[in-house]
Amino acid sequence: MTTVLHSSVLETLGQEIVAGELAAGAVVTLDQLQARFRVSRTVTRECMRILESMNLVESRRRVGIVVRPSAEWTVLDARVIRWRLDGPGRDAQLRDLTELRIAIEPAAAAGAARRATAEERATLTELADRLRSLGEAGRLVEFLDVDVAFHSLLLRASGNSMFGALEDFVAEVLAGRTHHGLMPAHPVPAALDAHEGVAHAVRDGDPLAAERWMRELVTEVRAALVDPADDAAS
Amino acid sequence: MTTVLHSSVLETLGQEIVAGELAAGAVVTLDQLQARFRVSRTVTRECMRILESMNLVESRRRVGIVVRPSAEWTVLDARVIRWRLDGPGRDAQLRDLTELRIAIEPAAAAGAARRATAEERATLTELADRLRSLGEAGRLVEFLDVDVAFHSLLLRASGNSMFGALEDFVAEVLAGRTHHGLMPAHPVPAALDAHEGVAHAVRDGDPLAAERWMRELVTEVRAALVDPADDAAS
DNA sequence: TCGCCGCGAAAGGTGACACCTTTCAGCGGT
DNA sequence: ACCGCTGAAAGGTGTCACCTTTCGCGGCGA
Repeated sequence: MTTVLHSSVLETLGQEIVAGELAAGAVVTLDQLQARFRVSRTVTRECMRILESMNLVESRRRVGIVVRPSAEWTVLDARVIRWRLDGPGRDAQLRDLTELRIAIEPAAAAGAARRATAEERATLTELADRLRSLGEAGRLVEFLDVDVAFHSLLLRASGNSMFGALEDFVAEVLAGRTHHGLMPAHPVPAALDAHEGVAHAVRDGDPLAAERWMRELVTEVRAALVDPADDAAS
Repeated sequence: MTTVLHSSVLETLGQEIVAGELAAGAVVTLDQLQARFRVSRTVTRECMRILESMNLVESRRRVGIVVRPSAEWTVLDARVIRWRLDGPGRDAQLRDLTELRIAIEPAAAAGAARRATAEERATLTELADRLRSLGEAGRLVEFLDVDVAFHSLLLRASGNSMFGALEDFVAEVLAGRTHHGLMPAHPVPAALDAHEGVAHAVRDGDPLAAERWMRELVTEVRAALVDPADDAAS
């Protein structure tokens, strides 16, 4: 992961599977991988075990390692998300993540209003303030950083560990939005208001208001989510 | 996993970590584990790699395998959830899962209304019907099965792979509710209406109605979620 | 035609070994 | 008394050779 760990094999293989280059049902053997990556059997097996633990593959005796259909992947794994994100599935992944975010964040805001620590509440308000000045100044890069900090903190402060686990995914969505040029040059004032609304509601311990403000904030996003693939019926 | 795979080691170790018997910061070495479980180094290492891939532990040279603080666990992993569920963290886990469910399912319902296949829509309606008859007859065990089928199908039909991945977790919550005696002997009529409402809205391709009905259905649950730990401030 | 059977391919598992990093204790110098 | 260097030991990382177990498939017999 961080070190020069020979599990760059993992990375390569994971990407290939998620990208569909190794389609569902495809079979490889340890020997093949061993030869291909010039690593020992042990290393190969460790990689396969990890891939197996993500439900990307299934290893069967006498057969080899079989790629599983994408419906069975543990698609909430950070690495699977990353692989989908820099592959052909990028847009679909981003849409799925955005929908997830839209669903989660209001609930997280309510949770934070109930359960955040005093320090978290203070920091949240402070971040909302900085968001306003950066937004009005049009400093988008720094805006993104603070925005990520705001939403990450909110998720962690929600007191729900599973919301907290989504922190990185939300950061990914936010980064994806600005880097994809989906952000206006100046964040709309309504968004700044909404951030402040959330922060203040959390500060005041008002779950309903926090949830409502966050829903507000997030419907702006939903509007941008034009559902390109969904209009077939209409 | 399915076979007698010697990774019962994984199971044991995972449970111990999640239960806190091996607290954050605790260190074990491969040699110790090897001796304790009477398995080879290879097996031990594969287990640690998997645990590492769940962020439960971190392996450091010259130090050993270090248990990571719970804030860093990938708490959306099915196994971590299962381990939390049959350990001292059961209630907290169930609460977190329920909040997650409350947040997700309305969005999933809307997604299904937009993107479900014709067959899925039909099945959903059918399941809602069976739910009504089973519910009115007070046949709780079968009710649970169909209820799980209903919600699982809805999540899968949402067209969002990440919602689909939550299928098993929601099933866990539903099962937990009835097995914990949190269900009335007869499901309240409002719940049956709501299931039907969702099914029909999905059938009619009405995302807003589907979301609204599901929110209805799910607020009943929220009411039961008395937030025992949250009332410290009030 | 059908069912049983044995062959062998490939994963599962073991143990020994060399290597590299990291830590830490001890020692010397300032 | 404190700082920094050095070197040894501990323990994960990676490799290898080898055995065991499973089970798909092709062949053989009824």
